[in-house]
Amino acid sequence: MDHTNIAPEQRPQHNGAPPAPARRAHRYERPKVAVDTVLFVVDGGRLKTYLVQLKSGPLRGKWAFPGGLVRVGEMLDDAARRQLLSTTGLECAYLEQLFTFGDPSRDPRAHVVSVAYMALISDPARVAVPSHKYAAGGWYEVPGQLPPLAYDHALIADYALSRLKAKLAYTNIAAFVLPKSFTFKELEDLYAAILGRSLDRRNFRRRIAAMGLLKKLPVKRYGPHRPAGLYSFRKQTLQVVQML
Amino acid sequence: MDHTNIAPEQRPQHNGAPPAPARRAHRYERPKVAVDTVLFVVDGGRLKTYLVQLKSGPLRGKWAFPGGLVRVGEMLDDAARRQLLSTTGLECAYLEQLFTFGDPSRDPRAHVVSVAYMALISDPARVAVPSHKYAAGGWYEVPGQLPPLAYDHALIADYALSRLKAKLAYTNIAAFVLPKSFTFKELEDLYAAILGRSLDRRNFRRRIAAMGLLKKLPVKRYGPHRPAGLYSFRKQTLQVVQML
DNA sequence: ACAAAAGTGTTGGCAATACACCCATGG
DNA sequence: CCATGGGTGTATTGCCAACACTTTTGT
Repeated sequence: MDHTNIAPEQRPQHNGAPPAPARRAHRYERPKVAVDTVLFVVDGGRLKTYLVQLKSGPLRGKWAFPGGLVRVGEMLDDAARRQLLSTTGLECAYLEQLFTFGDPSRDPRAHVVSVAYMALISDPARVAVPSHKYAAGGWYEVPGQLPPLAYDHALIADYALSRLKAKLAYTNIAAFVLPKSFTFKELEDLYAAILGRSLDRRNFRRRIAAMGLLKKLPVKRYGPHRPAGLYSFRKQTLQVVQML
Repeated sequence: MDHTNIAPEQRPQHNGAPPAPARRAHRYERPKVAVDTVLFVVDGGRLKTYLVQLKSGPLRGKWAFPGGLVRVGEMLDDAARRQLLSTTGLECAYLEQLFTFGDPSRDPRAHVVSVAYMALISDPARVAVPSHKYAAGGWYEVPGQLPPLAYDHALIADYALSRLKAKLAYTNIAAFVLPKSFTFKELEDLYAAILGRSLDRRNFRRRIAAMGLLKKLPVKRYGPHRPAGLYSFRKQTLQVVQML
């Protein structure tokens, strides 16, 4: 891009701005940059996402994904991680940028451009502690009824879910939602939960095997009935399978 | 997201900022938002993109995609269109957001978060006139040797090309690069140019026909040899073909 | 022995690939 | 009639979806 016009002098006046504004700060006014993160977890075979309830402002009482403004000098990913940590106390295992929402009216108070992220954590046991900055916080099953969302967060929720679904098909993204070792059935249930439909066990095993991302562990999980073989992903970093 | 902390008072101090800054404006400092647009055109069977050469600043002489800062109250798409129009005089037929690049060091002068876009125009005849804000401007064939790029624009270029390639497979995105009517051969050449490889004519016709996005016109194009049937896309808006 | 979950193969249809010849026109 | 690009069909292959029974363990 051209950042030549970073100096405000070179910038054309924007619509209806007074030519000689009273407060100099106003001339420099620019949209702010925020990140909003859709955090997913799978708990008991259900896909859930974390929401916080706003405490003040015109949208008080509405719910939103954890997020906030980006600082000068901060990477976008770092901003997302920082907000997630300060809001939920959780460090995500996976973080991916989704899309940037910039409608000036998405936030009634100011023009805030929001870079949406999706994050995954693998341990549903660590329950997030709501920050004092919010009225409440909690996990909500998705797809399903979410409480009334602030801003354009309903859009962001849809976007995140469809991205997650798509990535199941050709990556090992499930590695970031599952514990280190798991049974084939658990993997299948995870896929079924996210995709919202059940899968044929045999075809599923075949497809997953074809991806070649799993390794079989030499142990089994014993339960009330026939023991199940345990597996883990070969790599804990995102792998993309070529499907030419 | 939480925009609760829009009020600067609620915002935590960022790294190393003096607790009582001399200039109040500094306390309010935030990353700026820009858009950068990769404009593609197909001219003579070659895919080309438009670049401008920076006139001043630490990156003087380097080349960049048209772009600039977003104004308060402006939609991101509108910002991209505005910059494209002011830089090249062109109105794009198609515009799509790609990704947002936010590395604070991507611009040596300031922290500028850039929302990258891809744009398509159909008429290679309209030659862009370089704006006076730039030392030069011109079309460069891609994939191919581009001049030295400023910022992280090499990344953006790669990203745009791969997105364009991917969309050929399951959308009528070619509609925005071709004139209203065209021959099958022209369409095939377009695909070949963008994908960087040649295609089997018969299989290509079959696949395109299967997408069902074309209609055959009752006229032919006469040339020095056998006339070719003319086609057009049924819809001039983006259509996505389901491939279950 | 029985209940419960784990594990395993085969078949048919569809879609993608590879491949070569005839056609229509202008010169 | 010839040169040039336009237009067409078939055979094979690999992939994906549908489908049901046997095995292993705990109780």
